[in-house]
Amino acid sequence: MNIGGVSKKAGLPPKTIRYYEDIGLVTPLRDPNGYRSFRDSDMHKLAFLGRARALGFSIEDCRNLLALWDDQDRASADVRSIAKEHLAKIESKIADLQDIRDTLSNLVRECAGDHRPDCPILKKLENFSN
Amino acid sequence: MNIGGVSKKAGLPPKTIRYYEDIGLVTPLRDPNGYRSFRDSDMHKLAFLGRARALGFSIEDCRNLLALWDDQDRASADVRSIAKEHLAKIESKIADLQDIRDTLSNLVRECAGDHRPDCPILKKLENFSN
DNA sequence: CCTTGACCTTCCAGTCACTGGAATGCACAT
DNA sequence: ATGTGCATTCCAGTGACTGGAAGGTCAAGG
Repeated sequence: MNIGGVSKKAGLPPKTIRYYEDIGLVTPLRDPNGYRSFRDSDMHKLAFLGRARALGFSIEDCRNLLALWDDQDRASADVRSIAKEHLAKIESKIADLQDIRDTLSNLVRECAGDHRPDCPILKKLENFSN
Repeated sequence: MNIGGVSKKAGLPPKTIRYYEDIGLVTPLRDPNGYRSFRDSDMHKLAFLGRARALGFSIEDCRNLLALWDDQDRASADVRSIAKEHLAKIESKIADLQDIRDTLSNLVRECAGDHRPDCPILKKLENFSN
């Protein structure tokens, strides 16, 4: 299958797929005309990548996950530890964003939003102490 | 004041401050020896930038906020609308991350994490449908 | 006067994960 | 022969820094 078909099936833009080849995540064959020729296994990998990326795994995480995926003897614990680490990062990111949201929504609530030049948001940003 | 002092006071690395000058967010004076010489107003701007960035405002947001800050005739509503827009982005990001976290923590929970090669996380990534 | 060490300067390159665009080639229908 | 729609490569840009090299400046100590 050509890159266009794979792109549609895997839901990834052709550019992204070429990039994944560049960095060695997939290694499709080549037709005599130079076109990339994707096997089913390439398709599978790309679909896997799309899902893992959608879950926010980094490219390096994905590289490790793919290696484990290919490895028949892997321990389930290896995968679990990557996922758990990632989960921890996500939870701390959520907490950070919630803090930011709270601060910001306080600022917005205190702001009249009228035509007066006096703006509490700028005031707070001026000497906000964390 | 030299860049080192400003760096400590504003809590921003010197590199970042130079970068902010590069992109025109601050324009410190220069001493005869070529060193940057920061006025109080520069310090203020940098501290403002540090706080706004910590709240996740983009550099372009910051540029607009600084312009409004400098503008005595600004309407409070202008600032409020930037902040509200930003708030909306943050809330949708939080929601996205919460979805991801839920999916991921399901995967982790279902995973035995033992020595068996059979791993439900990889299984799900293999044919996960959103 | 010389050296040491802590500052400061500029410039170039790298990060991450793509994305856009140009120039070119291939496949197939009209 | 031409048009359309694929495909290819390569170069450059994104955002917001960050790292490092090569060199200039300054105050203190010997």
